[in-house]
Amino acid sequence: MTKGFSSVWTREGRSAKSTPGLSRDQIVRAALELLDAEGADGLSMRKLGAKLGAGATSIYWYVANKDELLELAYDEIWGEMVIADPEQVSWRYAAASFGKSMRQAILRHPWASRLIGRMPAIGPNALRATDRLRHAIAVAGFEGLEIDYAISTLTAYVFGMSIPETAFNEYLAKEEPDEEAMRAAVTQAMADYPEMVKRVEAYHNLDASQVREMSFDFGLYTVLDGLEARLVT
Amino acid sequence: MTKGFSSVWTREGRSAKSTPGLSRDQIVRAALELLDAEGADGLSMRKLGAKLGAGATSIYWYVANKDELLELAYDEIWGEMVIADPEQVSWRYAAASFGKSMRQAILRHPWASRLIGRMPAIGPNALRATDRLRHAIAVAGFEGLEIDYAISTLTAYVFGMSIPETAFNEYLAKEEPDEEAMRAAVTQAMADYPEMVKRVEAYHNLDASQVREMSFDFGLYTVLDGLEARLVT
DNA sequence: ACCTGAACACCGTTCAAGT
DNA sequence: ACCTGAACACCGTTCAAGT
Repeated sequence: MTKGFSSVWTREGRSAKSTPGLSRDQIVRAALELLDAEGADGLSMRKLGAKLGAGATSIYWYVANKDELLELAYDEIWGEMVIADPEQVSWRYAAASFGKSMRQAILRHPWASRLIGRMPAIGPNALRATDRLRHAIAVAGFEGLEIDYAISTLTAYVFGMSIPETAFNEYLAKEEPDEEAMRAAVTQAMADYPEMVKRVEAYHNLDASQVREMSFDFGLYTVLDGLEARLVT
Repeated sequence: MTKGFSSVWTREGRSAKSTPGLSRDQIVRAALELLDAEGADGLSMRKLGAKLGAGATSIYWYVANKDELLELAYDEIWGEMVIADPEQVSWRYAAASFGKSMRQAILRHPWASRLIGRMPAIGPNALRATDRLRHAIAVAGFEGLEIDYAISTLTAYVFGMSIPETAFNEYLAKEEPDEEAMRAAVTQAMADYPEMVKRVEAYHNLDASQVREMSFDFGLYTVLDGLEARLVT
């Protein structure tokens, strides 16, 4: 028993022009503010209504449900992902710039992590960004299904680094664990694995966010090298 | 204002032996059943209590909160991730086997996707699995911080493929969109990007899960090639 | 056309009270 | 030591009713 298909992007919007009361734009902007300020759990229809000086249920006039609202908010993040022009620079540089830009957009809006894959990314910003990456990959020389595979490989890597990173940042913000206590507990849990303890201790005096960036770059170039190897064959 | 550090794995368990009433094991097993059967949203303390023939709040005697319960459940998934012995096979084969095994474990337990990175993976199963991957990467020839970078690159790729995949599966299961309607809507949304439409149409007669597997393997070997390139340098 | 409040069916968690 | 029920402070969503 299917239900057709529905997405904000394929429904007729309510009166895009007239502005007697609220507007979809206004609602999305307010939702973004709430999400950026308080995280994914900070957005509730009641809070959003209050912020807009309206009843919680007024929002349902503009949006079918909370998921549609999140679809709209999610697409804004795609708007922040930029890519260098692959006609001007090497495809590697273009792809790398996109990867870094994706990561930054997600780190700026950690709440977006939870939405990745949860809804088809077919908003205008998502399509524009994806098409540009597709173009860069095509310029590189990939053809047919390998275009999609290459795109997936790159975006999966970026998502896979960024999603856990934001999740852990949220954990840190919420739980505020004592760093020393945490390290002690972790090394204790690793008592049976001395090599793992060494790994943890290697980071003792390093700046965490710098290490994450170095780690991200390492993997990014790894993926690009791997893609290049696929082109030669 | 930090709060020390707390995790199920570093707290004293409540009476691991005596079994007058419930037990932590029993609770975790029931939670896993609920999660596997109904997904991440299917687990509530009330439902879990009912399943165990107890009050919802009885669980709080064995577990500090729902997050601790999820930590316990999450570690079970790590127990399903296996790796070939890197002393017997090539490190590439070992790493590939781990990657495939990770993906399968996540696909079997889609609810685990949401937990990735949200809590330190320091349960016994997570540690054992991670240590084995670390060993394979060390056998390959990586040293120092690059061991961690290489591990992160591989796991990020697998997570980045699997998380959106499970999220989309959950979306499909919940919304049950009509396939034809969805494809029509998507291609319509892509009206301005003819090259993207071509990409979508390329999948018209292909088996979706087969394509996902091919795509996963493509990326996995891409990552492994990239890692190998890093070793030579 | 747009907005409202009440109501429904849920949540996680706390806590005093029971045995 | 273990379990309970009531209560608190929330959720998303529906819907009849208002203007």
